Amino acid sequence: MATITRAEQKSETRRRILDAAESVFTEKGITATTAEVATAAGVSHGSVFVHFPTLANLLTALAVRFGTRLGDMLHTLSEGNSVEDFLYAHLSILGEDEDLYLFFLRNRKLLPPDTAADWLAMQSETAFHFAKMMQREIDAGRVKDVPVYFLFNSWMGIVHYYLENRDLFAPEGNVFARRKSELISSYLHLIQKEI
Amino acid sequence: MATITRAEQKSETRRRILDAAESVFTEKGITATTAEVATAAGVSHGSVFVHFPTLANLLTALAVRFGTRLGDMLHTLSEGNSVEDFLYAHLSILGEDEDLYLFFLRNRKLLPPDTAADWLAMQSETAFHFAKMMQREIDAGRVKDVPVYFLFNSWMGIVHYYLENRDLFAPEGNVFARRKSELISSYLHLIQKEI
Amino acid sequence: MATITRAEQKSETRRRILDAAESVFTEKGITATTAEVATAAGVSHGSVFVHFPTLANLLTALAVRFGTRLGDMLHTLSEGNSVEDFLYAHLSILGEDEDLYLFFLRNRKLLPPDTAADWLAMQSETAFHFAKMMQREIDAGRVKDVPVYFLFNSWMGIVHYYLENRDLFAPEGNVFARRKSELISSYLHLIQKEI
Amino acid sequence: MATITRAEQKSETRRRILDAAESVFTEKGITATTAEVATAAGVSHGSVFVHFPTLANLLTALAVRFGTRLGDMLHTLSEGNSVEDFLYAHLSILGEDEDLYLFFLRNRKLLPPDTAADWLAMQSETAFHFAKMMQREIDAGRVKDVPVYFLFNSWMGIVHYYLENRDLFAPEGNVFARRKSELISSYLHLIQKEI
DNA sequence: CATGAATGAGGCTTCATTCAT
DNA sequence: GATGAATGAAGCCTCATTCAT
Repeated sequence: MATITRAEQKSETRRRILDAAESVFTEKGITATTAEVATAAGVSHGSVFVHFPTLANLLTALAVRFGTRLGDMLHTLSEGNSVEDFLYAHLSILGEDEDLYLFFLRNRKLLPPDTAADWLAMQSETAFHFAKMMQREIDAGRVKDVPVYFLFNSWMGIVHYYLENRDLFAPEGNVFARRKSELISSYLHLIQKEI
Repeated sequence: MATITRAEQKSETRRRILDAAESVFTEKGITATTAEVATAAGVSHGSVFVHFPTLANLLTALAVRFGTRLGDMLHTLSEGNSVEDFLYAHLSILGEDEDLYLFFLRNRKLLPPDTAADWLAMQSETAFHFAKMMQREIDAGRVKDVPVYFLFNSWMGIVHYYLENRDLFAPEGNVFARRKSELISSYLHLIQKEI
Repeated sequence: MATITRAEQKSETRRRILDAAESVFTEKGITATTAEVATAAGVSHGSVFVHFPTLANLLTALAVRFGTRLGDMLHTLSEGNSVEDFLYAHLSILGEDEDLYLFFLRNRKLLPPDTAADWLAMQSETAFHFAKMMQREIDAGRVKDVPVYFLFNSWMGIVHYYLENRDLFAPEGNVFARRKSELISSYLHLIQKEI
Repeated sequence: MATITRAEQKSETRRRILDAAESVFTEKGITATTAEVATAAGVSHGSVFVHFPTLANLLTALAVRFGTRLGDMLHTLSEGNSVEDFLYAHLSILGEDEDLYLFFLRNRKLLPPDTAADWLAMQSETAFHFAKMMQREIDAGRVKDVPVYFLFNSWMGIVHYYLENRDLFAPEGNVFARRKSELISSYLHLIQKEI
């Protein structure tokens, strides 16, 4: 019947700790403690270290899990879409985990180098699709002939800027939900060729 | 006449501490300790707290001083210049204190709210000149008719993006020195109307 | 007939744990952990506590088993032999388990009092044979007329001294193998009467 | 007047911590904690780390201080004396700090290598005087012609053996006070030539 | 005002031990 | 009996802050 194996139990606990870490670090920032994570997860302090031998290890695991989740979602971004659809989809994805995304944006320097590399690799795929799509638009004469990598960097820069300053742009906390269309249409206006 | 008044003595010490804090926090990041600041300043650990009752207070003072310095420099930015000159001057200014600017960019959340407000106010002036200049360009039909605040946000976003990822764009550490012209010309290309 | 009874199974596991404990404690010293013992034994961490409710209990069991093994070997020491043969045999026996012997020599204070008593009792038998043999030599005028218990204590002291300082006397780790003859002949020279 | 400078104050505290460490480690053995030391010293837990950044560091400092103290005393041992006087003086010295000596005897493996080397160096001087004195006795035909280093090792071995087993030889805790003469006379009897 | 020794709350981590499966 | 995830007490160490000199 609904028997739960020990292995399931274990990964369930691991998941709870990661979930707790996610919400605690998201809320309190990098100064959150392992004890707070334990409490939020409803497990003993020691349990945290059974699953993650080190705070750095926990953060890394969190980054990896989030990176995978985000990567999977970003995977669905295809160069086939229109620019608008692409950007819209991109922001929708980031918007799903806005808080966590911001956390890692701010604390990326704390991650071990190899995790940072994973992070980058993930970013790269988005960049790849973005570039392909944009190149097509440029070739079609719909977008200005600016290096595509610069188009990508601009987009990311703008997106991050709005995120970092979300308290200005969306005091209630969810920038993208609020500013998505505006952000996209302004950006489009910027990059598109005039007729 | 070479007498040094007590008040001078005091403000001299205060300055040394701030200078030390600047270099220490810049080098070691937010994990630097007050003891390290004291050592770097060549004063006792206690002296730090004579002048700045609290770490937060020290950081705030540092932010304020830096903000003022930056503000003064930014003050010279005038809407009278060409866009290119303006942007060039802007990056030159930021480039002077690239490390410290990045430090506050990354750790702004640690500052007390009112300092954050100062920070913003300072930013505003730049924004004001930027907007005025850009509006002129728009009116003259040289720049696209995008809301000027979005032009400003884009510019800042791009600039910050290059800063945050300086290890990618300029491994040796000084992004603006290396990428200034490229960044500006690409940005210009983006915002300018085609002829 | 190859059936293994539950009792056999149990004692087999117990033996494996003790074996593992022996090698782990011998190698890593008293700071070795129960988890390491479990791993070395190829059993679960919990199993260790099924057989030995307490770390102290495990150490005691180890001491008892080693004591018995050593005792059995020492048992073969007979007062019938020549002094030289006796001492040679003694060192050969200790040399068999030099590492473990040293471990208990160093950590005897951690053992519960009653185990220490066992330890002593075991020692006693050697002392008994030693004394008997030595008395015979004294009576025969071949050995100095020193209290036999002092002769025993001297011998043990010297032996332990070489063991404790084996890194000086035999950097490769096996003192007795290297210094046995020298140690014995010097000691003999010391206690024997001149002709 | 009786003004106490800050430097004096500091070294006074350092001394109190070392004194406390001495008594605490002596009493409770190596399992004593830094917190216990702090309490015994009447200072805060943090203070211990102001003076000794690390537990290992504290133990080392303790070893060094004790080594110096012991070394200074052993320094007074001169090869000019009679064997009996020499050994008597030696045991008197060890007897002064019997507990601490035993602590380091048992836990020497915990000391960093260079401290262990100091320890050895100190021992060496005693060995030197011992050897010189003994050689004279051998040359004079009063002591058996055994290698002097073996005579030294025997003596140390015996002394340490009595120390390690002091609960057997002197249940009240002070072996040397109780057994000094007996130990010396037996040892002398052992090494001396019969007439 | 400057000093720097002292404080103590709080963080991360370890590990013997327990207990439900 | 065997398992191994979970526990939680306890240890070492850090560091902003205080205060007597």
